[in-house]
Formats: sequence, structure tokens, C-alpha cells
Amino acid sequence: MHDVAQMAGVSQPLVSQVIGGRPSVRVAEVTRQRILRAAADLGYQPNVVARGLVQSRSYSLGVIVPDFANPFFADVVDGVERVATEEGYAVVLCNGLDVPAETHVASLRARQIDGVIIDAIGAASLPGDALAGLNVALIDEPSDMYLSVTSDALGAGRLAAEHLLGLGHRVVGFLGPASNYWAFRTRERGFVQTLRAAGLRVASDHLRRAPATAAGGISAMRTLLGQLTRPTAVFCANDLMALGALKACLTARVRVPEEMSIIGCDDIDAAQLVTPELTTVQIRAREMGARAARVLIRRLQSETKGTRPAANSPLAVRLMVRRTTSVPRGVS
Amino acid sequence: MHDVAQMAGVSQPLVSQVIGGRPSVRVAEVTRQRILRAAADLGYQPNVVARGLVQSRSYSLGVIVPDFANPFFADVVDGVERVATEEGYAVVLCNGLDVPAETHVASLRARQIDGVIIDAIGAASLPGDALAGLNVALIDEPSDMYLSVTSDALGAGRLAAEHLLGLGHRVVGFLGPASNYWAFRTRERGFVQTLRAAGLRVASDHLRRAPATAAGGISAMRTLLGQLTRPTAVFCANDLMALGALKACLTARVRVPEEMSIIGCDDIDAAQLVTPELTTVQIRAREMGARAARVLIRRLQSETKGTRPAANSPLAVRLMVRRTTSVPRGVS
DNA sequence: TTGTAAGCGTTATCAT
DNA sequence: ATGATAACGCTTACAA
Repeated sequence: MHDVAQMAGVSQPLVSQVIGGRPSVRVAEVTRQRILRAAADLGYQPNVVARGLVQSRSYSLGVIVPDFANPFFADVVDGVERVATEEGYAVVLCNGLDVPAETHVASLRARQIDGVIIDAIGAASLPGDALAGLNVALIDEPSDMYLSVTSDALGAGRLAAEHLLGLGHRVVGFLGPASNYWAFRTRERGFVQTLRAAGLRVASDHLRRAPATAAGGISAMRTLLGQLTRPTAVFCANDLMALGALKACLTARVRVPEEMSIIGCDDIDAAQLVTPELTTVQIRAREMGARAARVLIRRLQSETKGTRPAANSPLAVRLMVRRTTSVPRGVS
Repeated sequence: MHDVAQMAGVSQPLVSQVIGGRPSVRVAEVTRQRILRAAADLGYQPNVVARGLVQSRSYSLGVIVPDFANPFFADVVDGVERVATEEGYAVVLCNGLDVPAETHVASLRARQIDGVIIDAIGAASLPGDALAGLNVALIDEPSDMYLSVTSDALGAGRLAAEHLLGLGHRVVGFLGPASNYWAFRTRERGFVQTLRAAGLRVASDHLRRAPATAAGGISAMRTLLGQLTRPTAVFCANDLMALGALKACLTARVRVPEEMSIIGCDDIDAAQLVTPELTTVQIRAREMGARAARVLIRRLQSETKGTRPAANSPLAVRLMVRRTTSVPRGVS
């Protein structure tokens, strides 16, 4: 910048004004052009780090997700990245689990991150002050301390239950993780509540806890199939589990959907790649990420203004009826 | 840091020595303890940005990939992230395509990124000076200017061909993108060369170009199935295409593997979730990412020392025989 | 409209 | 062994 100033024959702060400057264009047009040309000639690139130091901003956002192997989170990150890039923010990625989330937060904080987006980590269970003073947006974890973007998880469970009930199922199961992640618990609640309203419940044998992964789905479904009585349909907490469950059924030569209906949640790409294609409840992962980035950036820009987290209505979900669900065997 | 110094009754630079300090322990043990305690009491967190400003380092790495929707790249990034975190580096993510790669590079450069890892963007086709002066590691793109980590793509194609030949296939097809991405082209080359060595070739009708996505695989396979003569087996440039091809076959009631053998490349998780499970050549994506991060960081630490990119032997690939390949129909 | 001076939180180089 | 002092590249009053 110093060189540019010299070349343009002006002072260095003036260059700063022109280059990074606010629209408070208090610079003669001629000078402005001269500076811009000099900058171009010299191939000058502003140093965002230095700018960040004086402004105490880094123009970057952190994202913390638990598991990249789950395409759902990859999509969330993708959404965040798109919006962030568009708005001039860089995205610093933290993949959870192995490293405790607080460590990630500390690292982001040290880098003067402007804001953090957290998905499925259970921000509530972090040590109280881990997030203190940070601008954070939570995904699928309602909060009155932080910004948050949620999906209609209750509706997702309800939709799944209604779909199964509508097909005539009366003995249904649920496969889900023991996790405290809000979305999983709420999907389950919506599902169970809707069944209850119809006078049904999930027998304890038909409620299997397993990690929300394909492997978890496989093992949960295997257990289920090994039991004396089986449900005619199961709802899985997410698509990975559902895909695993489907796999387990096909491996065990249990026909889907004739002998076992399966419905998942998320609508990841793979849901349409398996045969039969997976019926599922669509959660718009990319859109969730994008929204989170948007509300967070908006907050950053309006700064200390409205401190009240604007209530975002939950993102609508949608039933995608495909081929893994049908009327139960024996019902015409 | 100033506060810590005051609290410990020493000068601020001394605190710097003790906290970020090299093992050049030129500080009295007593003082050292006093400083460390003060830091802990004050909950002091070093400001990496400020440190970066004076050292012209940011302790972060950029990663540029073309498509997050492809689990392969998610895995690569995962590998990078693990190693980077371990070594104290943050990972700044850039998802390609929409935004030209040069824009991403510029943004990373402005943030004083210490190094960049680029996968499948075709770094060679970037404007000459886009990467000038940057520490870069390329994934699956051999280069004598930059560090690079490759897989044995030629071997991957060869393995696929040998497998198919071994099963007795004589009329085989290839589905791949028109892309210039080294890995795709090289897999194709290895495949074709091996066939040629066996006196076979891929008929031009049986060589379908389509995007390396599931949708691409579906449409390519559809075209293939619509033709007068069909191959008895196809090799797909990656698993996403193979999964799409499989889908297209099953949809068209073409039995796999009896009427059509399919072999993919990558071994993404989804390969084991479909039925029948996909035969494929495993490329260790996570390991590639991890390696790239390691060589890049090693370079950063040894600085201007050895400028010669140490030759890394290509990462071995491995044939995963599963259920989408078998002897062609009509062959006992 | 432009230049001057101060300072952001560090590290690095010296004297002391 | 410790502490001034000068950067690092930039923004931001404020003075000219």
C-alpha cells in the first residue's frame, strides 16, 4: 500500500481510503483513478489480516459440524460456504468429534473469527463460557441466547408417522441414536406423538438405539429382524440409518417395502441412488447452512444493534414418497 | 498480553517470549511460572492474527475442491482437516465451480494463507501467476512446480480392466467425463491401455462422456442401453457415475451383474449401501488429503530449505470386488 | 480534498 | 535474565 501511495504520489492512508474505503467518497475523482491504476499496475492485494488487526475482525466465519462423512453436514457446509463467499467471508472448517468442540472454539477465537456456526454439537452442553462473547448461530438447536436456524423437526416426525398410518401400518418401529441432538430427539417426539394421537405406540422392542450412521442402521435393523415380533414399518432418525436398515433387510432377504416399510429423514442424494429408492422426509440442508450464514452475517453487519435473536420460522420439511414404503402385507 | 505482563510485574515482550516462545528458554523459571499463572488467571488467549501480522503467517491452510456434493471430496477435506488441526493449522474451505478458482486463490492470498491444497481444479490451467509465490500442494495432478500427492490412477484403470478381462468380458464400455482432470484421464488411459494389450478396444459407441455425477452416470447408461449393441461391462470414471449407471440398469430392468457388469472408482461409502454392492477400485481419499496436508506443512516448517518437491510415490489403489461384476452372460 | 500521527496485539532485535 | 524499541500492514481520527 505504501508503494502504491508513492507511485500515485499520495499518502498511504489515502490509498487505504480509496481501496477499502466506505462509500464516504471524500476523494477527488482524478486522484482516485490515479490510485486505482497504481494499485492495478503494482498488482496490489490488500492484506486482510492487517485490516483485521485494526478492526478486530477477520472477515471469516467458523463452522463446526460433527461428521463430514455424513453428506447432510457436507451440504450444510456447502450452503454456508456459498453465502459466505458471496459476502466476502472465508469459511474456517472444524470437523467435530475427535477434537472436543471447545478446542475448536478456542482455535477459532484465537483467529478472531467474526462468527461461528454450530451444527449438531450440542452447544448447550459446552462449558458455560466457551461461547461467551462470540457471535454464534446454531443450526437445529433452538436457543434464546444465540441466533438459531431450525428445521421443522417435529413436523418431520409427524409427516413420517402420518404417512405410515395412512398406509395402514399399525405396528411401527423407530431407529435412532441415543444422542441429545435436538433434531433427532424432536423428530422422534413428533413421530411418537402422532402415533399416540392415533392410539398407537412404539413397543420397546421396536425402538432401537444405535449411532446415526449406516452401520448403526444395519445393526439396529438386524436386531429388529431377529426378534419374535417385527414391526411392519420403521422410521429412521436420518437417511444414513435408513439406508443401513434397507441394506440389512435386503441382505436378510426381507422384502422392502412388502414385508418392511422404511422411511428416513434428510433426503440426502444417496436416497435416490439405492433401489428401491428411499422414502424420506426432506430437510433442506444446504438451505439451512445458507440461512445460518445469512443471519449471522446480517448480525455482524448491524453489530451491537438488535441484540435480540430474530425468531426465524423453522424451515419447512416435505415428505418424499418413493419406493421403500407401501401398505403393510396382508392389507389390501 | 499487556495486562498479563502488568499482573506478573514484567514487560510485555517477556510475556510473549514465555507464551509463544521458542525453546530458547532464556527466562528464569520463577518468572516463567508467575507469567503463566497470570495468563491463566486472566484467561488470556493469544491473538493469532496479530502474531500472523508480524510473522507474515496465518497458521491456516486453504483447500480448494470442485464439488462438495461428491463424498470423495468431502473425504479429502476431512483428511486435510484432521492433520491440519493436529498441527495447529486452521482450514479455510473453498468449494469450486461457481466461483472461478482464481477468485478463491485471491481471497486466500489476501488472508495470508500459509499454503493451499488444490484438488481436481486443474491448477495447470489457471492463469500463470495465480499461484505465484504460494505454497501449494496439488492432489491428483502431477507437477514439477508444486508439491503433489497422487493416487495410482493408471493402476486403477488397469485393475478395473484386468478384473473385467479376467471374468471373461470382451465387449466393454467406459463412462467418464470430458474433463481434463488428471485422475479421470489417467484412469481412462490405464483402462484402455490394458484392454489394448489384450487385443481389445472400447467401441466409440461404448465410450460415453457425461459429467462425473450420478445424473451423468444415469444418462450415459441410458444411452448405452438404448443402443443396438451393448457392452457386457462398463468401467465408470468414479463411483457416483457407477451408482448412476447401476440405477439406470435396475430402472430399465437390466440385471446387474448378469446382463451388465459395472465397476466404479473411489470406493465412497455409498458403494456399500446400494444393492447389489458396487465393485470398485478404492482410492483412499482421506489419506490423500492427509498426505497433502502433511507434505505442505512440512514444507512450511522447513521454509525455503529444499525447494525441490520431494517425489511422493503414488498412493496404492485396491480392487474391491463386490457384487456388480460377474462373468458375462453366456460364459460359463 | 489530503496528509499526519497514533495504534491494533504481536514478535524480534537489541541493549542493558 | 530482562526490558525498551521498532516493526508488521493497515484503519481512523484529526489536522492542514
